[in-house]
Amino acid sequence: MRDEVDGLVEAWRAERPDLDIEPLQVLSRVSRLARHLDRARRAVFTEHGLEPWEFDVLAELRRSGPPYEMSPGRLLRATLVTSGTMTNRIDRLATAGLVRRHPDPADKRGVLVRLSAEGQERVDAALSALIEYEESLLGEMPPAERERLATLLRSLLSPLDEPAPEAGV
Amino acid sequence: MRDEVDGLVEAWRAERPDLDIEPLQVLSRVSRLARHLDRARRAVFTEHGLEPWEFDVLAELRRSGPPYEMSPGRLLRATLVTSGTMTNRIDRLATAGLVRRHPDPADKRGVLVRLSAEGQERVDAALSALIEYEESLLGEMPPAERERLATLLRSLLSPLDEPAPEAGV
DNA sequence: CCCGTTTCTCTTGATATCAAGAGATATGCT
DNA sequence: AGCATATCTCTTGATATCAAGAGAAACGGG
Repeated sequence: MRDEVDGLVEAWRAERPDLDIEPLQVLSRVSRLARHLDRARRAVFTEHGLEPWEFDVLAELRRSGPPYEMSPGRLLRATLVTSGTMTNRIDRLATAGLVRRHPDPADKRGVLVRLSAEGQERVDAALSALIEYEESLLGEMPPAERERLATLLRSLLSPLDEPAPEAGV
Repeated sequence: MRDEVDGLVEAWRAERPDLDIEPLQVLSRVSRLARHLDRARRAVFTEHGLEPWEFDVLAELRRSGPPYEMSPGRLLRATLVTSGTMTNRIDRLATAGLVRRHPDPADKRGVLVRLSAEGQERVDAALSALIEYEESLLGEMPPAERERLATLLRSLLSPLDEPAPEAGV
């Protein structure tokens, strides 16, 4: 078994024999796998009429539970985009009929963004398709190895969990 | 030990009990870890006066070995950007004195992009710093576990290695 | 040898993002 | 109470990217 990174590591070893590039064996694979996943997710979402950024926002609302309603501020912190970007995203999602803006009764500066019935259907269908795809990608890997992999990745990820707010997918 | 994804999985389980979202345990961690890595790499490169995209291009040239020279076409396939983007990148790298364009003696349509001495110094320093950071990130993990992790990731990555051309970082 | 096709780089136009800031309301300290 | 500061959303201007295509040179079959 051989992948992109084996070639990468070989080339660096030849050109930079002074450096021990062994960390790339793990971390370069993480980055490259993530790039492939991004492309695949885009393809899956496209089949369900959603852009990745649309899924991100709708999934955040869906995951928050009834009444599927959050402020733009919370949404932008959860999805790690700027306020200008979130305004633009909500505009387009509202135009598409997937969310609706309501004034916030508790804060006259603010609005609340609520998932529409169609928005919920779309994000539910897209998530199901995503999980199906991801399951097929892991298909060959036995449960014990999946758990080992998840555990090892968690040990790398958890120290990076800063005072950051929320989640994404 | 607990990370972002544990919370994510919990929330989905509550809202979508019909779905088995177990694949997220692995693949969501891959994506989120990659996002953290991107941010950290950006910080490391900034200390060495490089943007991530600058490092991508310069590293590609550096890794190709002497005379550190490639066509724009090969570079754009290697870094997975469009030709317009690569033209723009080479323009800016040339203005910064990190690469130089030369006519290709073997093909009058083409040019060759060559790493300058300063370009090489910069990319070498940035790579050293990157590896140092990545080593610190893996710091706690014993070599045997690193290898297990690399092996598991390779088994996911290698089927995705399509008839794609080259490499990146 | 010639002409259609491919390959190569660069240009153009559209778009999503970010950084910075504006305007309105809420909050808290004295 | 009152005033300064913080918070919230949206606007503006700049930028990097992509998709599509133009122009020039190379290639290859008849």
